Order: sequence, then C-alpha cells, then structure tokens
Amino acid sequence: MTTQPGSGTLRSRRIARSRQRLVETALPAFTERGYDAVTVDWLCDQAEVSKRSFFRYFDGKEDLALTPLNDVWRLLIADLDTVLDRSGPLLEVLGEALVAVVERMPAGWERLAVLSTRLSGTTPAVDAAGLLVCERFTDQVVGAITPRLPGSPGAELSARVVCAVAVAGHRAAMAAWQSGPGAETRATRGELCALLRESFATAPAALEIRLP
Amino acid sequence: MTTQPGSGTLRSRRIARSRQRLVETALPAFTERGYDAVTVDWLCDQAEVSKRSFFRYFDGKEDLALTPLNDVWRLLIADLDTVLDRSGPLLEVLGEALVAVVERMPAGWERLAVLSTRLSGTTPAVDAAGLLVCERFTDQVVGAITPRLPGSPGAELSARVVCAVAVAGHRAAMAAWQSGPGAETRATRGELCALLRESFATAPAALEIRLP
DNA sequence: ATGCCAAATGCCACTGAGTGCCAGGTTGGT
DNA sequence: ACCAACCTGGCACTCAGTGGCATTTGGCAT
Repeated sequence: MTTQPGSGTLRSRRIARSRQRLVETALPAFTERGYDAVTVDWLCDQAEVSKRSFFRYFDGKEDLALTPLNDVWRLLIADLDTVLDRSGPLLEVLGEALVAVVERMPAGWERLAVLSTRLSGTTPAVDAAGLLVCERFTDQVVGAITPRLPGSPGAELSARVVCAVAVAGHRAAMAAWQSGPGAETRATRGELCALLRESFATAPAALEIRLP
Repeated sequence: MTTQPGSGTLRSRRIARSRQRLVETALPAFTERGYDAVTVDWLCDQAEVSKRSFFRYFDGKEDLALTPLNDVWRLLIADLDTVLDRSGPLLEVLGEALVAVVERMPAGWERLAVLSTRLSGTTPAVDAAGLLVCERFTDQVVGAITPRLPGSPGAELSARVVCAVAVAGHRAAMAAWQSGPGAETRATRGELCALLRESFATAPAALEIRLP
C-alpha cells in the first residue's frame, strides 16, 4: 500500500514504511537490471527486512511489482458500495470512479505507476498477476451488483462484460500514458485521467466495429 | 496439444503421446488431490517422462493444467487470418470462429475441458495463466486487424474492447457449462456451443446496463 | 511508570518449480 | 549405412515461497 505517512499507530506506520522502502527499491531495480535478475533475497537485504516479513507484506514478488497499480483497484473495491449507489450507465459510473481513485493517489504515485505498467508489459508473470487482480475486481462488482438489480436475468453476464470493457479501457489508457516520451519523469496524472476518460467514452462504440 | 494420433512423423507422435499421457494423468489428479499437492516430479514419474522433458513440452505446470482450454485459443490464433477474411461485426465473427474451433476439438475433449475450467476457478495461479493466454490472443487479433482497417483511428482500442468482451463471454459460458450437474461426465459439446452463442448474442446489450 | 498480551519479527530449514549443461541415444534424410 | 540434427535423461543448481518456533516490541490497561 502506498500510504500517507503519519496515519495510524506507530506499528502500522513502521509496516507502511517498510513496504514503501521495498517498492521504492524494487521497481527501479526491476527496470534497470530486469525482473528475474533481482531476487527477493537481495531486495530484503537492501530494505533491511527479513524474507519472512517480505512475504507477510506482499502476496509475492509480482504483488510487489504491481503495488502502485493494485492500490488503485483495491481502493476502488473498497469504495464499491458508495460508487454503485450512483445511477446511470454502469460503464460510465465505473469510469468516473476509476478517475476519482487515480486522483486520490498519494503524491509521487505517477513515477512508480509508470514503472509498474512497463514491467507488466515486459514480464508475463507480472502481467498475469495484474490481470488476476482485475478479474477479482470484476468478481466484486458482480457480487455487489446482483442484489441491486433484482430479477434482471443475465445481470451477471452484463456486469462481467462491462467490467471487461472497463479493464480493457484502463489497460489501453495506461499503455498509452506510459509510452509518452520521458514518461518516467514527466507523465502527469492529468494526462492519465484524460486518457482514461477518452477510453471509457470511446469504448461503447467499439462493439459496432465491422470487418469490410 | 490434444493431437489426433497418427499424424506427422514418428518423433512428433511420440511427443504428442507423452503430452497426452501427462494431461490425462494430471487433470484428474489435480481435481482429486488438489493442484499444489500434485507435484511435477510425481507427474513425471507417473507418465514416465523426465522432468527436463516436461518443461520442454509445457511452459509450466499451469500450462499443463490449461492444455484443453489453451488448445482452443491456439487453434483460433492459428486460423486468425482466415477468420478475419470474413465480413460483418467483429464480435460476431469471433464468436462464430470460437464455436467452430470448439466443434473441431478431438473426441473426449469435453471431459478434460471441464476439469481444466474447474481448476482455474479454484486455483488463482491457473486462472492467471489462463487470462494471460486470452490477453495474448487479444494481442494477435490487434496485430492482425490494424492493417486491415487502414486509417481508422482507435481501431486498436476497438479491437481490444471486442476481444475483452469475447473473452468475458467465453469465460461466462465455460463457467455455466462446467457447473451443470454431473458435468464431468455428461457435459456435451452441443450445450457448450449453445451457451457460447447465447453469451455472444447477449453481450452487446450489456453495455446499456444502468444503475437505478 | 509498569507489566501484561497479542501481534510482528527474524531465523532456519525445507519443499517444489524451473533452468543450464552435457553426454548419449534416436530419427530422418541421403 | 552413415551423418547431422534433434530429442532425451540425469544432475546439480537457483530461487520463490512456507512452516515452525523462539524472541522482541508496540499497544494498552492499571
């Protein structure tokens, strides 16, 4: 978790700082020396955390690599009940909520998010883990939405389809954002939000696409 | 690969038989004793294949577990150029091609496909690997379609969205198919194709879904 | 301040996936 | 029959991830 310093108990702040230190160490190292070449043992050494604690903080090496991205989804999941109280097309609601969550991420999130996105573009294991998190998000949405749309047959499939589109839009936006020149230092949150809005606005028309 | 016996050279038939033996051994074992409890070493022992060869036949343990499902996507990818020569809405074209590929799978495919689907429902690592294969399918479609739709801006995003919907429809259909009573022995290919057609037909309307 | 308890930590040994290397065997073509 | 290419098995190795347990430490009530 990318947590603001100074919140919660001393204990939880220590944990947050350790996690933060690991992420700050890992992402640049992965980028420079390659994901496989950077071992968990080395990272633990650098961040002065025992390997055992590492696996208490993160679900695994991929989870560490995806922290900035996963934080977004986790936060969105945490807010789901509030988000789904709004009315309107589900895809729009999810899109706006996603933008809102991105805007709420802590300062400096951009730099790590860029590295994380690039990493999932180059490292299949990381990409797979990221897709899994998105799928879990979908499950949460389905679980939260079915009771809200009583008696509508096929609501589950519809929710899944909408989430799939949302995830695809998110991935496309992240890919475009990350690929800008000098993105690792210059990519701004405003640009990302604009890309996200654009993806979500364009997506519905995509189903019309025809082969000539 | 679930390959028909008797095709190709002696060498490739040996390989196909070894792969087949591994899959036939693995999927029931995974189901009965649990994915983690069944080790690669044990499987190699059973199928009389060296561990070294195992990793030459499969990309990993997950790839083995997903063989029946992955075969479908791989075959679809192999046929992509032919498939995309048709005209009409991309989603429909992909849907029909998917059904056609399923119908072409070798006899007895159903039994293993059911086990494989269940496995990805219960084992996150397997599910993640499955999602990755679908994502690679998407990449292939994007790569094949961009040159065919010259000068249409946003064609890439559109293709990705359509593939995401196709994948979601496929997953929903497989989940429904596999969950039928006694599916491990009684699930028929006809049922699956019907479910697939239904998913693909219903999907476009899903984007209209609204919150009250 | 003090002392207790639950939670966090570190350490060590262990399992299991996956790989590099190489020597020997099999196959298919000529 | 022979050769080159490819396949195979075996072995040792790395590294991710876990179980168990003794120890520390922050939180909190007194």
